[in-house]
Amino acid sequence: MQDSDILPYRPADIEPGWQKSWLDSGMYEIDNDDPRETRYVLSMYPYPSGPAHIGHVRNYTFGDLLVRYHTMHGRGVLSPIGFDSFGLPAENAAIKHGEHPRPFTDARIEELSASLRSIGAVYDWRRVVKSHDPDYIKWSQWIFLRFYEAGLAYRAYAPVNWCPGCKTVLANEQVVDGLCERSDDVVEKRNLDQWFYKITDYAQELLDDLDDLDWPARVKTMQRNWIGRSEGAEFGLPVANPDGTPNTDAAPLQVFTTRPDTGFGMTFAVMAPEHDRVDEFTTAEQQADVDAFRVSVKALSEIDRMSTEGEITKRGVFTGGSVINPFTGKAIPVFLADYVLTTYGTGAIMAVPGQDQRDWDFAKAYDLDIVRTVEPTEGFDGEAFTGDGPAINSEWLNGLGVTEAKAKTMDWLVEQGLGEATIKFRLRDWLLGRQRFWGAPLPMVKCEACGFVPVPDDQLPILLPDDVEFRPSGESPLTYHEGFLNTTCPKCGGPAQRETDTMDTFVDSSWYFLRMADAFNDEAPFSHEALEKFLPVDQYIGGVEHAILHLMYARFFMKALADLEIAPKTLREPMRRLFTQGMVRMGGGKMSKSKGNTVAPEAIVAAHGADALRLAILQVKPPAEDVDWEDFQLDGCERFLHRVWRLAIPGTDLFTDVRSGAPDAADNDIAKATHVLIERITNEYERWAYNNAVAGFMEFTNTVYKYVQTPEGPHAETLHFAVDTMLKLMAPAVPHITAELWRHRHGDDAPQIHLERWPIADPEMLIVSEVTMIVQVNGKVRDRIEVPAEISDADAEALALASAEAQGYLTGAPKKVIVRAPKLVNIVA
RNA sequence: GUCGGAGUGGUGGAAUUGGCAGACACGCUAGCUUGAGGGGCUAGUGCUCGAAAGGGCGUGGGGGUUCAAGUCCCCCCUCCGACACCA
Repeated sequence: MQDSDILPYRPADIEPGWQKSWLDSGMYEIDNDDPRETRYVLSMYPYPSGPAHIGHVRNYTFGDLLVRYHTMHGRGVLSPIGFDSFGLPAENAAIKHGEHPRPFTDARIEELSASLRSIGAVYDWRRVVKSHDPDYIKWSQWIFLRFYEAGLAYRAYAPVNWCPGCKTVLANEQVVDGLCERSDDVVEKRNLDQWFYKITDYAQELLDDLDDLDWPARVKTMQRNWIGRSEGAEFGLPVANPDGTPNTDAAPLQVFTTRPDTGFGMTFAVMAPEHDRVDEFTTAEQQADVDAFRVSVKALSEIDRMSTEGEITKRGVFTGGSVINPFTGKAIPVFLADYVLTTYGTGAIMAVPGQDQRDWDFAKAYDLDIVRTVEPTEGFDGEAFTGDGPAINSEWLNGLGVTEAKAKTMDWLVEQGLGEATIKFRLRDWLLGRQRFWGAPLPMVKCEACGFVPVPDDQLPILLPDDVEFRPSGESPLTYHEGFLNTTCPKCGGPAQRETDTMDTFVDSSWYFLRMADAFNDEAPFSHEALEKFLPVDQYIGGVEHAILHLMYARFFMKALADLEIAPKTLREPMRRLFTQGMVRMGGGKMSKSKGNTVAPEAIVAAHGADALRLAILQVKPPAEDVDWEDFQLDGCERFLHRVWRLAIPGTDLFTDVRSGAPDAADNDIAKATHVLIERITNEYERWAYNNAVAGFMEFTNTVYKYVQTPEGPHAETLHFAVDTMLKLMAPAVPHITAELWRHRHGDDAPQIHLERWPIADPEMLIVSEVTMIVQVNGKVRDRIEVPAEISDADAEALALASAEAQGYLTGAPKKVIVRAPKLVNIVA
């Protein structure tokens, strides 16, 4: 191809200009009364940790491609961006430098915004939501107060992570391998008074509604497991006197089981060490042992628990007390064991060693009876048998399978007045208070006389003070800031103190996408109209690390807001479709700032251009998979863009050495290939097969290169249609080079390529008249024959049998011929 | 341990419905661009036997269903991820 002095492709010369024009023209801004059909495309708003790293870039490239793709379809795309700007790293930096987190955070947001713009990502920047914005804080607090009024926010005691060094509660994420992330102190469990959101009210709905979401199956599975619904029976074990007779004065010990059918095999009962009735069962002679055990469990740090990974040592102690197995009428001993948790079920279990491995291990360790109640399958050589089989040693259940036995037992428990069928969830209420500074203050006031009193709406927002001093200890400055702390009770007017807990940052991320739909509203967090127009999010994009917490909390918020009629009543799910992209690894490990193995996009953009980086991201792997930075093919992608440039830039021989007049057969093939490309790329984009789309561009480019080098030369209209169409199809992926080439090809006055309509393939041009038919003998390919696409089965068979190639492998008459015209004929010899 | 996902050339990957395995790219090899080049163009490139023509083998391993299996079924191995004593 000619190398005359055409305008060279220099990304650095063209990219900043286009980025500025997209920003200045407001072409990706959308108003709430926009008449177009809408799409809401959202990438999870990032934590602003400074300039973007390559993982961000991957995420935002996918989102940007979709925004541009839908825009070219004539849709009004809501493409907002925001920043999850509260949280620990900024606070830690503040403690370290003795500086307020706000300027630090604002600077990081500026850096991140600049990197997003430098890769050509387009947003409606007017709608930016920042968690630490006073306006956003106000509405987060306002929503908390509505939840509080509705009983969805409450205060209760809960075991929490306590760092003795920092004298503060830690979020689970702040506990790393049992140590405080900041001070490396061993974290303890403490029971403290805490704020909760009552997400468990929605456990069943959160589970049920998963069915209708267009989300990755694994995310749905993870959420189902996290919610952890189990059906079973809750019933009472009568307390036994020392002589084994029932003590009718004491309330029965409540237990929960999913296997009520195994009741006859219950040979002991186990309570959690923290169970509040432990003392009642403990006899004088066992008191010392029980106390010692409880102390040891309490002292059991996260570290000790981790160290038992793999083989679990069963630790427990006998209380001296006993209960009656209501099935057999016999007294059985009551133990404490650390494998029974207060936080699940009733905090006490009936132990059936024959049918539960943990109970089996415990029974072996403490030399307790084991009674099988389900006949193990033939040849079973394990210990506890958890499978199905006929009941044994179970009187009136004998012979029944597990399902029938469960049902019969359930009826019996109800009849006897012992208990009932129940459903338990693993899901816990959401502990939302954090003893940290850099978060939205909980809008509550503590009054000696009135208790906790909500801050009235007209006093919102409660903002963080500016004049704070960060002590190296890590305690929240709110706890010793007199100006913030002291206030008057909104109810009685007496002296009172503000709540110093701030909200978990997951509260901020639970509704930011709603605010983005109505970011300018100063009457309410959002209007029903705005949500009805834009919500649910049509495509949400983010990392799978948020599969459980963020996405569960956001779903809970949506349902609660709808029930409180803050949001439209029928809007019960926030994200219609979810895509979880894989992460970018480096040196086989996760890329993270703390490891120092991040790749800054700035250097890549400077060296290869934003388009080459975007193309490399799309090309390297299917978006859902993890990718190693080492596998990126930046050079190859950049080379390809140069190739496209040379093909499309005016001034080459291609613009002069072209044929006019009627197209010939070869030209028609190119025209057809162009229509096939439209069909292919549209399909690849729709199904997130961006790597295949890039392959499609490359194949087509190769085809066109061959075409222009034929002796006849290219046909003017055919060539220009092919190139223009490919540029349009590539525009969402590589927006700068396509915009620039379009401008050169169509002039400065023509609308830019991103305002062009998405091409539609002509069905006539997609019709294939001739195909290659495969002729197989015994499943092996022996010949290929060009045949008309509409060939009949009989003709295909005749052609295949006549094939000399195939005949060479046939000794006699074929046993069987399978015909799949026009693609394949298989002759079975 | 439980639940998910994955294993295809030297490398990243493709194969949407059971129907040509390896598209596209990286890398490598050769030729051309009368020279150099981290440039451009063209051709070749799964393994193996063979001088060639041509043959055989081939999608982690083993078995099965089928005219036909990367794709479906059973067993096993390895890697990755999530939850991890949830009664």
